[in-house]
Amino acid sequence: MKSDPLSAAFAALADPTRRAMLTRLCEGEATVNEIAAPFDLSLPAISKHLKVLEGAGLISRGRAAQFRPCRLEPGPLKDVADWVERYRRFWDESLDRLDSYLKEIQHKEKSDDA
Amino acid sequence: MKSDPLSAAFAALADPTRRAMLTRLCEGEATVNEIAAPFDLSLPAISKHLKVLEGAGLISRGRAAQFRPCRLEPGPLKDVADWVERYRRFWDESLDRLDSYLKEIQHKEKSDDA
DNA sequence: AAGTTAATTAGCTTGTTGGTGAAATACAGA
DNA sequence: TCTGTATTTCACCAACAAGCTAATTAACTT
Repeated sequence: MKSDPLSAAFAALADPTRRAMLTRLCEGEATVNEIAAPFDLSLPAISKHLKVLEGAGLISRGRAAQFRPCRLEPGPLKDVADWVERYRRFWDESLDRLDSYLKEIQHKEKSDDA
Repeated sequence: MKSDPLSAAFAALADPTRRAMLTRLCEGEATVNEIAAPFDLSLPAISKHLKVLEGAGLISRGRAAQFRPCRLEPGPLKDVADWVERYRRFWDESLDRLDSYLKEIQHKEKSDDA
């Protein structure tokens, strides 16, 4: 794992299990067992995934009785969004090009039909 | 490496060298040697990084004489942006409010304990 | 044809990731 | 205090990532 925070965030998000965990945490805090429920994984595996998410700052954990409720921490997600956002113009441009390409194709097809 | 495209994109971005390569490619197409220049890495290492980026669909490569120019392919970046965007509400308008709300809750819970 | 430049592949090492089951820890409740 | 529940830590393993050097392929130049 790279040591810089942005790399850690990307690395943590590069796993569908962990992304699903974050999605679950959108609904609110959850215990480890609640988080584990949808997955066909051992509890230690879940625990490790949570540790990765925690290490990336994507979740934080409280302590309530024997439970260790996790909650979403959006900070690193914002950093990721900010990084990716710098490339927006590239996909906007591509979509524009695709759009005009499709329009051109349609136009040609209409001409062919006629 | 995970097989799903989104995981591949996140994994590819989880490395500062590769992110810097993409940043460089914002300026336009570049050859492998041009891309390699700023880094203190062997050419095979650079080649591997490019292969990861290509595998994630983040770049594509042409062929011109003995050069293999790389160019940015923004599609997966848009997918990443779309995924992250779903979490915007967590940091955007209400980050401060959410934070103080959670702190307040915790405070109440502590008071209840006492 | 021979040499030069661009880039990749091959083979290796090292460290990390993601998983397991078994044991350990922490707390709640009877 | 004993028992059950929640969660983590402890080995351990297989697969993979990232780096290197040396060798190879591909195409231009002389």
